[in-house]
Parts: sequence; C-alpha cells; structure tokens
Amino acid sequence: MKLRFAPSPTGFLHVGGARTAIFNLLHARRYGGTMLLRIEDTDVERSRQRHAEQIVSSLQWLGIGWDEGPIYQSDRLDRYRVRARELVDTGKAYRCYCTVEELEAERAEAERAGKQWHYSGRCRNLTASPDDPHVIRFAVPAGVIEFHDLIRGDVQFEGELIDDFVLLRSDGNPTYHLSVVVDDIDMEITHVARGDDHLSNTPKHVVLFRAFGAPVPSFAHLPLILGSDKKRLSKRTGATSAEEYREMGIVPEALFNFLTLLGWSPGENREIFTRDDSAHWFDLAGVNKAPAVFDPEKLLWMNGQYLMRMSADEIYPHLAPFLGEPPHRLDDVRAMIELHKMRARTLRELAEQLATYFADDDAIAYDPETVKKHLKGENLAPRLRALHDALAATEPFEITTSEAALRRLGEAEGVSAAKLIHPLRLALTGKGASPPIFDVAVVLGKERALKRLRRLIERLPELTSSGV
RNA sequence: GGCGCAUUCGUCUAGGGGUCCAGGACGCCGCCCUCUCACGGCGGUAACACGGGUUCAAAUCCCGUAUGCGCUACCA
Repeated sequence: MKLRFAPSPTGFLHVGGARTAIFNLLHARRYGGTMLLRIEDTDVERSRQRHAEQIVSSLQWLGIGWDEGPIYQSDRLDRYRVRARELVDTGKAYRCYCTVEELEAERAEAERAGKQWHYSGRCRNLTASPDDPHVIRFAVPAGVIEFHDLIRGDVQFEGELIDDFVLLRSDGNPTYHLSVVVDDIDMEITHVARGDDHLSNTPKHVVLFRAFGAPVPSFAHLPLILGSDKKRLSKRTGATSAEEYREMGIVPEALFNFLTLLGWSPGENREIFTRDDSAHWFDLAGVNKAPAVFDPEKLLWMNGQYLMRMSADEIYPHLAPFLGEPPHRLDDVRAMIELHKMRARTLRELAEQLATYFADDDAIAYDPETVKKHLKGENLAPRLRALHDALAATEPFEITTSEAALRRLGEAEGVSAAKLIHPLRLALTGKGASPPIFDVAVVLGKERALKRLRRLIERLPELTSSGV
C-alpha cells in the first residue's frame, strides 16, 4: 500500500492541504504502507520554489512525515512527453491545432448565446504536421465511467459529457491530468486521497489509467473544509495557512489533532489524542461525506488543552520565539510557564502573560479598574506597609510562608486576607487577575516583590486621590 | 445552465431499522471550588432540511423537493 500527498507549490500550505496530508499519512501508517511527497509544479506560471520549500517546512513543523520524496514533477517532464506520445501512437490521444485564441472566441460566443460550450473534438481525425504548434488531447471514450470511492461509494460519470482534455500543452509541458496519472502509475500509488474538488477530475484520470493499461488505484475524496460562511475556507473568513497558525502560537500537535477531527472521529467520544493514537484508529473509509466548517474557537480551546498538558520543558522550544529579546533561558522561565500554561490558549498569550515578570519593577502599569476596586478602605497605606514588613521578615520566602505571614497580619488587623491579597496582586502584576499571588511573589523573588510593593505604596496618594 | 456531491444542536461530531422524546465536544448561561484569573466539577441551552413511501417500527432504507457546495481552463 502506498499513498501520497501531492501539493502544487502555488502558495503556503493550506489547512485543507494539511488535513489531506494528515489523512494520507494516517492511512499509510495504519496499514503499514508508505507515504510519498510529490511536488506538482508543472504550472511554471504559478509554481515557485520558495513555496515548495515553505510547504515542506510546514509539513515538518506539523510532524507530517513521508517515506519517499519530495519528488518534483518538473524533474520528470521528459517522462510525461514520452507517455503522451505513446497515447498518440496508439490512437488514444491526438494532436490538436486549435489555438487558445480560437477556443477562447468560441467560448465567448457560446456564452453570449447563453449556451454551454464544449470542445468540439474537431482535431480528432486531423492529420497535420507534428511540427506545427499543437497540444495533445486525450480522446475521451463514450460511455459510463464508473469508479469506487472509499468515502462516497460508487460514483459514475457520462463519458460523453467530458471534453477531450489537454494532456500536453503547446509548450510541451504536461497538464495536471497527465502528470498525476503518469506519476501515480510509475510510483505505484495504490490509494489516492485528495480534496473533494477533484471528484469531477477523477473520471478523466480513470480513463487515463485504463488507456495506459495500468490498474486504477482506490480513490477517497475528502470533504472540503469550509469557512464560517460555509464556503471553501478563504482569507476572508480567517487564517488559511498552517504558517499563520504557527505565528498565532498554536502548537503543531494541537493543529494536527484538530485537523484530524475535521471530517473524522475515532468514536467513543475521544477528542484529544496523539498522532500515534490516531494512526492506530484511522481509516479513510471512516471519513465523513459532508464538508466541515473550520471553528477557530475550538482550535483555541484544543491548543489550551495541549499547553496545559505539556511540561514547561516541552513548551519552551515552541514558546522561545514568542518571548522576544533578550533571549530567556529555560531555567529562568520554567516556573513561569508552569504557573501560566493553563491560563493561556496560545503561545502568544502565554508570552504576553510572562511579560509581567520581565517588566521593569519601576514601570508597572496599574489597571484603572482594579485600582478603583481594590485600593480603598481605611488605613490602607499603613496596612500595606505592615504587609511589606511582614513579607520582608519572612524567611525562607516561600509560597506557604509568605501566605502564612499575610494571613497572620490580616487576623491581627481584623481584616480579611482578601483585603491584603488584592492590593498585593495589583502591586506585583498591575492587574486584577493573575495566578495565585504567593506563587507569583515567589517566582518574582523576594527582592523584586518587595520593590514592587513599595512602589505601589509610594504611589498610593496619587492613585486614590482624584479617582481618575 | 450542465454534471457531480452533500444535508444530525450555532459549530465539530456519535449514531448504519427498535436500546434515541438522539450521546459527546466547542461556544453560551447558571452553580460549585476559590485570594482574582484560569483549570476542574455539576447543571442548563440547542439538532435528525422538507414531503412522500417501505416497515409492526426510520435519524437510520427508497424516491422526490429544497438548500448548499464543488467542477465545468493549454490551474491544480
């Protein structure tokens, strides 16, 4: 068994393409088959080497591996020409001398007349010099073309309704139809899983396989991934490339898991699972028929689940690029990550939360809402000074000891611990919400925590006076 | 227009004739936990597109309708 992912390098790796690659990989892994990566760059106008590299890099990032390739179709142009000529020699394809301009004019006229245009097939029985400019068209046989699809079941098309399509362009380059079939034969592909948008191309490929006398592979047409507008996912409705999600701070394992669940389910209410798990359960025949809407909210949730379950050491390599300059060492951020990983849905959010710890102690910005809410009451200044001294006297400075010190003070003063905790949080983080404040204090370190508390106390008059 | 494919909560889905007045997840809304936030726990909201058949029985099978999407290139 052999499967392949065959993107054309005309842009970044689309999430739909990523899912196609995943499904191919999973099916191959499930049945001990091999996976091939093939770059379909026969369209010289639109293909770019940098896109091919970008796609390869996105696949690697996502953890989508392959056993063979990447093979570039542009390296095999001669092979396609040879195969096309074979079909001409056996009368299964023919030279067509119609120019693009002529056909374009015909098409325009048909449209004006409100009619459906079809290629007439008029060059089928023509004999002209092979030296004149021409394309090679396949002579599509009449009759029903039937094939089996692992996902849809039996599908059939009427051969009469399919135009004689071009195999070789006038510049000698193959079209997709030729190169894909020639390659799938040469590379002994047994299962072709690709987007649903190819379903109506498949009868063309089936007749080509037959014309070459090659076995027809099994097909699986994957339902499309839709945007919230229920149309094919496009930039209008959200991020479309794997790269964008990477930049957003999605970890590859989460995106892989999420994409796997779009159009497929392992059953038994399982949602979070590893690549190995899914490779164990997956089967193309179990893929849904209906298209699926990409829900970014659920991706975010799932990414949060992954962050939560990963260790700080696992998160760090992914997080580092988001932390900015100067670089932070793992040992310096491990405790912070541990404290915040269940509070962030993306690496970006996580990095933003950690910024508090890297901030200058004299530059904490106090959230006005929180100031209004928690900096009030009688004797606030003296009480906070007492808190400062109590914490200063705490040795060793740990979560339990600092909390005990604060609670003792609260009792002595006859106020609830909350009356001290909220201002302390504001002092240490500038915000109204944070991880448990004694954890924050310990991560910050005694010196810096006290410094931040002193700064708040100093600025108390201006913060509380005008109410501004 | 032609051809093709599809249709279960807003979204992802389970389900393949009786166990389904339809299960799980995201989101949303309550409550609990609690120093806040998050996590977690508990509960709630919400769906078989429509119409005909077949059958003792249909979300599940058949037909039609509607709607949506895809393709209809010397793009893939």
